[in-house]
Amino acid sequence: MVNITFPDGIQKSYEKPPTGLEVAQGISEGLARNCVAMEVNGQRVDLNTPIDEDADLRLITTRDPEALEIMRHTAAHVMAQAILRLYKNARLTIGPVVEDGFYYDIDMAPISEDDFPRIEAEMKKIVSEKTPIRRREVSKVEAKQFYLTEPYKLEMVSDLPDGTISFYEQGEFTDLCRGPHVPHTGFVRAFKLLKTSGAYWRADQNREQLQRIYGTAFFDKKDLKQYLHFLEEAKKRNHRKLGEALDLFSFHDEAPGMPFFHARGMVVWNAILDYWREEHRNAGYVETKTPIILRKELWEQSGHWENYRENMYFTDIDEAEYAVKPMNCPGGMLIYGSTRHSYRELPIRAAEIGLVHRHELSGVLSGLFRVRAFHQDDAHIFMTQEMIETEIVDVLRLVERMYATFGLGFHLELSTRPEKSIGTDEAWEMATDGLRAGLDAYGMAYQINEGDGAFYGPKIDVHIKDALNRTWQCGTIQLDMSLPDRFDLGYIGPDNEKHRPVMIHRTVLGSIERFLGILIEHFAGKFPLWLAPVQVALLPINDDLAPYAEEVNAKFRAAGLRTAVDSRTESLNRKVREAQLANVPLILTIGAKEKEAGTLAVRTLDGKVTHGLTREAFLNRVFDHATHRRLELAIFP
RNA sequence: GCCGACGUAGCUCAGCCGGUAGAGCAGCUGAUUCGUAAUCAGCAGGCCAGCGGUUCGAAUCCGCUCGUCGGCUCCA
Repeated sequence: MVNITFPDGIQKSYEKPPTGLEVAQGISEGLARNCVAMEVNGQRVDLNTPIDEDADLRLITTRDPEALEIMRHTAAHVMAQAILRLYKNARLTIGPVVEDGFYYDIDMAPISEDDFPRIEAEMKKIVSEKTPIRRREVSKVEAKQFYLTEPYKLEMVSDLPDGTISFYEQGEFTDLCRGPHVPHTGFVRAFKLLKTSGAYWRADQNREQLQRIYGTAFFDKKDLKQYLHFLEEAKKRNHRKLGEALDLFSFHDEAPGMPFFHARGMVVWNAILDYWREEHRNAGYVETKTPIILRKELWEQSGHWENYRENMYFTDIDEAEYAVKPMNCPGGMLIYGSTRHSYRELPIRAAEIGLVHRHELSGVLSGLFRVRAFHQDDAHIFMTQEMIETEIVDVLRLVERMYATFGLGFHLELSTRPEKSIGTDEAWEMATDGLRAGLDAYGMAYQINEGDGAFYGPKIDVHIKDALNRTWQCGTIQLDMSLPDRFDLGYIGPDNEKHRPVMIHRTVLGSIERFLGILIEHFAGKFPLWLAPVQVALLPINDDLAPYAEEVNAKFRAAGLRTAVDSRTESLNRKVREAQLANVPLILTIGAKEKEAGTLAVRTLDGKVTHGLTREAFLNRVFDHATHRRLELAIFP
């Protein structure tokens, strides 16, 4: 007799231990058809596992979010099976589920996307066979025996704890796997292979280069179609394309990974920084600036020579060695150390929009997202131990306020001590506790990344999610326990003794370049009024009206708007089209009517046209919208 | 750096198995003077990323270099 309790509290008794499938069938055929796995007493297991004792049971159907994960793992197996059929010498390694699908790392000859149709066809065959999937449990010794000729799997088995090891079988295919899996391969209804790349075994550059093949799978063909459509849409937002089309910036072979900002790009840049300065002034920051090239000895003193050398650029000047700064901190230390400080001055919040250069590997460069030269909106906060918590909360509030202005969401992560690091265990513990206290006081849930901290201290990372659903680390708050010591920084306390200040190192936007790239994709190139390179386009309807348009333009310009007159002898339709494609938020058509009545006709980027506005009403509305940094494209509701 | 794909006019792209380059848009010139997403016509524009090789002949085939893009974090 087995008693089963369902999530809604209802209980059912069974004569002999039923499998999940039998339980589902007892409820309805439709339910049984859509069940992929189940949770028995909180444990996820296969549907065909017999439930041999009283248990809480939750059936997982294709409608549950975790069902997708389970099925995608099966999809990875189906792909692996197809590849083994087609490529005799392929050796499997790992094949996990990732955010939008799955991948499998396989040791095989390099393949390209041209090979996908063949593999997909074979996968389709396997899916249509609806091969049952069975779990088999063996001892570690047996597992090793089984994998005698599979070096990767053997290595994986060896790393597993002693005890039972599970295999999953579907037809001729067997794979080492924790499971659970869907009942048969037919559940992998809609799938597509997406891309291929190289990957190292165990992510180690010194080990074998494997082929990683990415794919995705859904229960419904419609969902797959929708996802592929999303990828297309995301592609259209690509900031490299938009940046070039909107004449914001460019890249040149003469300086790989180092962006050139055009006049329009600089307008957006400056609008961002105007806002940044306003917020930082209000938050009690001062602004500083340090040199870009500094002597090598400084970097030895700071620890960068030892820990960051491979990412730095060097140069010789007058027989002395210099380094191009990859970070602003050492320069900031010199400023702090150049005068005496009293405890009464603390905290000192010294910001710097610092231009740094980092030698990133050529293969990782990616538009504005990953560059070799960029500006950090850096700041160093010097304070006493007691101030840590409130200062961190203040930085987090500043981050929240600024991201909200751009309409961006974020999440927080705490990174702890990495292997390659400097400082004592006690110092690391103290610093990590300090960050944790700040995070707890701020009150937002956060994730912990063990071993992901900077070499000089633990950090809080702020991650933005972009239009492609990728998360980007933008803001960061790092407690630095090393530099104040290395530079022997001090302040005079109330006891008239010298004390060591605590320092945090923080950014809000992170890299201005990357942040701008994220904004371009976020807004799909349609910047809100306050950021737009050109805010107002004036389009005289014919040549006779051009002087009047210039007159209006002069007034707007004097009022502080960024304007452009299009007085070419072109059709109005063309001018409107071009202004619209250039994403100008306010398109004014100037005709005889406007001239006579002294009014304006405005087209906004939502496609709406408002006629008969007085100049005053227009300017009031526009300035209100811009000074409050509103994000809506519909400016005249 | 490593794996794969790619590099043809300012942009988007065509150019099959090698016979010395083509379209649209943009640009320039002229005509058109126009009410909310492309007026018409003409002209001009290229060392086919660079270097080397194969060949009677290379944008096309091969090699190297440079650059761009997708990955190289997700651990049965």
